[in-house]
Amino acid sequence: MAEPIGARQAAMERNRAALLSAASAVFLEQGVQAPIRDIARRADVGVGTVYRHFPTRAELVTAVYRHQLDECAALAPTLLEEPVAPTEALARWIDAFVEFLVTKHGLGVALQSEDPSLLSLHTLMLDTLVPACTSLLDAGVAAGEIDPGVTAHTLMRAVGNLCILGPSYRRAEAQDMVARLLIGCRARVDDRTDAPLSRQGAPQDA
Amino acid sequence: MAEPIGARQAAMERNRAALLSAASAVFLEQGVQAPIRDIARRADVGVGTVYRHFPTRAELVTAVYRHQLDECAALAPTLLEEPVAPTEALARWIDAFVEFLVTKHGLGVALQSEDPSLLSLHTLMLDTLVPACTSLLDAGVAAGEIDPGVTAHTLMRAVGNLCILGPSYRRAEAQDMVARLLIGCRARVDDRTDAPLSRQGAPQDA
Amino acid sequence: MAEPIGARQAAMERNRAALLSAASAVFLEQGVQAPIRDIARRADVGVGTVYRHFPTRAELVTAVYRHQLDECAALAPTLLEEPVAPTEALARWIDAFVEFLVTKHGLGVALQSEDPSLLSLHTLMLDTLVPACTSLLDAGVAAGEIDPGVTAHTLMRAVGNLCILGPSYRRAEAQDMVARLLIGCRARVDDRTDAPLSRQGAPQDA
Amino acid sequence: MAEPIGARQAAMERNRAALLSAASAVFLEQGVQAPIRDIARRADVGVGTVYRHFPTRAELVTAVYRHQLDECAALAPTLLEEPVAPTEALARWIDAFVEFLVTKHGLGVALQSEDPSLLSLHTLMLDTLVPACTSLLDAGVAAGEIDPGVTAHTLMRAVGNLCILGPSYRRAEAQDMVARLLIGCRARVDDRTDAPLSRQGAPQDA
DNA sequence: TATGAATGAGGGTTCATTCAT
DNA sequence: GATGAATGAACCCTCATTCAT
Repeated sequence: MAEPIGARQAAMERNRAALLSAASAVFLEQGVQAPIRDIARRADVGVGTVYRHFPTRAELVTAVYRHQLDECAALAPTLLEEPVAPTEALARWIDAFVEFLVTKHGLGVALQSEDPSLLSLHTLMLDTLVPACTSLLDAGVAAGEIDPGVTAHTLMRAVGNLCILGPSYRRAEAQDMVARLLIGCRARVDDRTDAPLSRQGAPQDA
Repeated sequence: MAEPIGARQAAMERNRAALLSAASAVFLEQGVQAPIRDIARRADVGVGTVYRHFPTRAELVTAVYRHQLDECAALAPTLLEEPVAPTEALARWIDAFVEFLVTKHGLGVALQSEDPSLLSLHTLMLDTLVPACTSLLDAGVAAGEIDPGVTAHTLMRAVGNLCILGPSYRRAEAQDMVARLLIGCRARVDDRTDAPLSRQGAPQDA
Repeated sequence: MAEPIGARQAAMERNRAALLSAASAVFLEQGVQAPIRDIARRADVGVGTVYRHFPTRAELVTAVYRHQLDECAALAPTLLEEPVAPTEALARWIDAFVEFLVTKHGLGVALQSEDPSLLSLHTLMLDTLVPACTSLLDAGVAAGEIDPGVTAHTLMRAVGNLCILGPSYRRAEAQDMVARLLIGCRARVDDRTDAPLSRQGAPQDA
Repeated sequence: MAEPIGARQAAMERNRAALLSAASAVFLEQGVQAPIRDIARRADVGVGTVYRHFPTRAELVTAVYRHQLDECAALAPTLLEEPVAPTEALARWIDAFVEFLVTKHGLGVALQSEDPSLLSLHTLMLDTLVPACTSLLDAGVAAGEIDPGVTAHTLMRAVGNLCILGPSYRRAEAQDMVARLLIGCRARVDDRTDAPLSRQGAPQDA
């Protein structure tokens, strides 16, 4: 009698995995607002099963991206141990973050939505990634390469927004803009001197 | 005979203005996808009146923002004539653009949406503002203060994205991020040297 | 002061004529259920003017076809005076009626509809044409060429129905079916003997 | 385990049947263009249920009449095997067809409509009944009792039209007109000689 | 547990009809 | 009279969500 229970649990787990996979694919195609029924159909389960595993859309969205978020977060300590400058480590981490965002069509939208059903995703993302990003920013600040005025939360939100793609704003443009934003994070932001390119980044000269 | 007609036209114009005002308010609260009925109710008219004045949602959205877009575009030549550095002129113009964007909650969303009903807004915005932004960028490039690799379209799209606000990412954060992005537009983007703050912006030294 | 009044009346008459013309064209294209606004636009008047001249759709429909109905009715006495057999006179009159019906796309539909808004058209049509048709039928009956059991009302209704065209049932098919119906009106209808073609129409032989 | 599923299926089947019944009744009262909502209310279900069972109006209309169409079609071979003259067999079959049509108020209208949503019904009806009708016509032609110029399609269309009833054109009138049309199908149609009743059907005498 | 049928609120759109000018 | 803007009822259709089996 133990076996059937185990089998049932296994079946449940399989359903859950199928749902995550299906949701990931559907989100990619239609965005995170895709009809629940489409996800259920893709996973070959009934809609009730979706609701049982993920009572709210937010929980499903959250679950879909949790694994990748964890991986992204785990990248930070690795980078910090490598023999590169803190700015370079930060840049590489942001690269990974951007890669994650632009690959997950619709996630950028999800992040900027005030839809309460997506609030938990928002929270998860920040809870997971902010510490990672903070550790990299702190290293940069300590090395005098990053303006202490930049917070991980704001930076990530900004990068998230910059990764909302469109018809004439694709991955390459987003990557370029993110890179420029990072450059801007090195300097103090109130620096608007009309210095030529050779001096732009040297406000401390004043 | 002229008076009555004038009165009719005036009433219609008032209605149209009320609709634009109502739509603006509703877009602010609910985004540009708000139900047409809500806008009609807010303007205290029947839904048919909305459809009469603005047969499609795109036309309404477009009309709501057209005036402000025109004002924003008109600012560019004014700034170029002032005795400030091109970078400063660009910064001020972007300030105005940001002000416009963060005041119009939902416009950022509208800009990034691929929804065909918003395509005309997209087009209008780019047609109106890209030339203005380009003139400022060109002046900056001519002065050696802006990287020629930055296009007006991409920059505006990025700024538009950065102005999509959220619960913990308000106007101040957006403004800061935009300022840093502009700083990053001064340098060539492949600059990722681990230079200290004093040299960050001087890749040409190499 | 008499002139302006005359002018106004003339203008009204012109409007009325324009409306009839426009309605006729629109009914032909879209059927008698076409939007009132389409008719107003075609006539280049406001919708209010349509309602002033023709308070109900039925009155408009009726007016549109009245003239042609009158012409059709007037044909009957003319035909009766010609030196042809009564059956032939009837056939020619029905020809004219069919011509009228198939030319007025949508009229067949109008005739069969129980829509109360079209009741008056129904009434008009019968009031106008039934006497004409009756006179021809009576002549046929008197000559022993038409079954007395056939009433004008029923026959006209049937012919009207047979003239409701469709994608694969065009004018030629309708004309053929009407011709066969008329043939059937010569005989007593309970004639279902299995007589060969040579005897089919001669039940009185029995 | 089989029982519950069976119960579910049974409930669904009952729902479907209720919908067909409700639709049949509503079509009878309001025609096949009746609001979906009315049908849902009549069946005591939500509109969604209607759409689930019959995604398009055409499918609902089609389903409502399919069974009766099949019965009607199946009658043809039966009649052909009976020891009656082909003309009589045809007449009996047309009787059944007329019975079907006049019982289903609104079906006649449906048949003549060019509304694309009713195209499938049109197609179904012709696909189902034309072969049946053709077999009877062919037998009649072979026996020299039916003019070869009559096609099943045209005849059925004509009979369908003749069965569009109205306030003063009821079932009896329609039946009479159909009977006369059938008589007319025995003769060659170009027969318009002014022959007396005793010779009307014998054009071949000429 | 899983299922998916049923529900019904919600949002889009059309058009007959009224009425102030 | 003529106008046509405004109204709002009425339809269409889509899905999020529930719940009996």
